[in-house]
Amino acid sequence: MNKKPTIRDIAEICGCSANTVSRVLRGSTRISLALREKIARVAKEIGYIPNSLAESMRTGSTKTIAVIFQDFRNPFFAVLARFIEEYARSLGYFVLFATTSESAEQEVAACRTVLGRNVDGILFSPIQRDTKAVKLLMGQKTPFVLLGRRFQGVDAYSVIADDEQGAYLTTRHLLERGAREILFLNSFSFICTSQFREQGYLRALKEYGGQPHILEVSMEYGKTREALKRLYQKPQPYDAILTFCDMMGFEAYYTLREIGRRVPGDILLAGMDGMQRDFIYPISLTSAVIDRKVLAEKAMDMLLMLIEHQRDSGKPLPDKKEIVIPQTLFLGQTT
Amino acid sequence: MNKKPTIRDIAEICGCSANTVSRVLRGSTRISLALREKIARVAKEIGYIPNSLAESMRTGSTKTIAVIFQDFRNPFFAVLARFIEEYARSLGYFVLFATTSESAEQEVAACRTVLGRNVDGILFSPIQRDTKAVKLLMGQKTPFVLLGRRFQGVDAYSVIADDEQGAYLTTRHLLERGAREILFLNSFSFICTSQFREQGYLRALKEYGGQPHILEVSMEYGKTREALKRLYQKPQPYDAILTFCDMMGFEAYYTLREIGRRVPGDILLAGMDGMQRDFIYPISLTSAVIDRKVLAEKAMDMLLMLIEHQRDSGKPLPDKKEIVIPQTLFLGQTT
DNA sequence: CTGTTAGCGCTTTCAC
DNA sequence: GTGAAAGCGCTAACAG
Repeated sequence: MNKKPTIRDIAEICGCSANTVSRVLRGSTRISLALREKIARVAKEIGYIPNSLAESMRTGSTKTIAVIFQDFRNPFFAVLARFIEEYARSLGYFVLFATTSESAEQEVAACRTVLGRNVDGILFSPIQRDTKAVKLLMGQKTPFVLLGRRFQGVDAYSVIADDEQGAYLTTRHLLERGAREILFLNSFSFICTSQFREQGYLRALKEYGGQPHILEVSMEYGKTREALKRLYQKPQPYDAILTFCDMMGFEAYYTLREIGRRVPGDILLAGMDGMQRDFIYPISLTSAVIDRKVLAEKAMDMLLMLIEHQRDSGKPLPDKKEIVIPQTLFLGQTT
Repeated sequence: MNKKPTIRDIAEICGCSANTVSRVLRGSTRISLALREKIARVAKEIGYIPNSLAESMRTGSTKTIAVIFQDFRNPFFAVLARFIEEYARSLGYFVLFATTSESAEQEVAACRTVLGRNVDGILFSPIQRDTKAVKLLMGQKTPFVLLGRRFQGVDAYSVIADDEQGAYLTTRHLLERGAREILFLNSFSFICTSQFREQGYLRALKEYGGQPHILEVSMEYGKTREALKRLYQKPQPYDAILTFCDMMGFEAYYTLREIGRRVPGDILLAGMDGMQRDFIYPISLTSAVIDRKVLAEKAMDMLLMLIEHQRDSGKPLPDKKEIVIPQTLFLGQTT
């Protein structure tokens, strides 16, 4: 079994040193034209592909960033992944994705794995069950930016959406549509996003004088449906439901119809994230839109500044430690 | 700026050789207990993380596979990504995802990138606009398996879903529900999946004596809606629509309601892929279900056999070059 | 039980 | 213009 061709193989064929081949392949013009052409030709002929492992070992840079989040199945992150990948690629970076499957151990494992691969930087959306993983990252020299999350008392760079505002906007909209008893199906309160969204929900209620009704539900497949079905075994006073995210909103829509409620006839429904921006679903859900492209690119830009600063401390650091991206209200068919 | 700790640093602190550290870290028991414990403790203390680049350089194995497909935004692939990642991780492999954004050049670039990173194997879902990328892979020693696709006349390993059967089942179901003029919104015919689905659609029509109506539409955001809106500027005879995939089906549902058609009252609708298996969407769409977990694991198993065979030619090759996974009919609310 | 040596494929440095 | 030598961090092979 013959091995993959290396620069040495090219050098041998061309009768020059490996060094010269390396130079030519990296575009040096200080080599005689004849040799340059010969090397380029031979490289193509034998199907040479540079070994980036070896490259990285020597240069120290992998031109790779890692993105760590929970699950590809969450379309919010799937879309984010796409935009990050696209933007990173346009900047010459390759992206490693590692997922945590909602497990705190797996989260630490994912961080260690990508650190061991010497990525130049990390975009990290933590589960926030604990701070082990982020503490681990703080103890390393690899720059990282928190993606859509932040920790109280942890001094890390982050890019987040204005979740308080998003929830405020959707809740206010429901109130303006006449709802008075709004059930908020939130995610777990250890996630900062849930906390902020709850604050926005409460702020709107306060302004309009409504009572809060909050139920914490997992984002996993079927959990929103289960919760709603259980809840509606008894009569409920709600005239609107707000969900932590659109995927939960879709489950709520499905379940409400299942139990004979018309949306928006009998009950109003709004979600958050604004997935409608990237997909056309069977019905359009009123929602607070987060521009995932902006989120992806701001996070990547911030990370790049950190990477460049680290390589050359003359380069500037980001002027803010936290970037907050505003959300906008999308009016769908469910209100 | 102090660098990342290496085994040498540990060796120095412990007063032994780097080699000994390496042995201990890999679990050798032939080292004195005292030293083993000291090394383990020091490694933890200084936050040592093994450099897998260096490891791979030496051993030749990266314990990494690459998955190449078009776009994370396609939930079919997002779910597949999740299952592949989960399964690969359980087998000790890390997964590199590279996406092609529907571009033939980007496809070749993605293959070269992952090859340069010396992945042990590749799962590849080609765009099928051309065969450049697959030809590139055939010319390398890195084993690969085609994921959900196959090429006529290309002798590669592949795991695919039984798309002919899926389309047959959904079409037959529409016919049994009384539909006679079924519009098939297919994807582009250069994709083998489209060809097979078209064959299944035609087979069912033949059995029941219906006329084919096929329109090729891009899977991209909004394209199905555009196509349907354009089509329905004039009256149309269709009493059912079948779409290449569920995401197109959702767009169709949304658009049909937009133009005042009730589903299933005025017109029946079915998709393919069975995304309902992994998500609860606002309405459930009749569809042909592909078990993405099975697809992921069969493909990974096949790839592993190829990887092991390559490392040790005593190990067996897969007995079939192509694995076909059956599809099942899911009855939703749209028929 | 432990150390020494060599080398994976590449780039950097210094030399001519 | 080009080459030789060294070394990135690790592990395999051979010593002892």
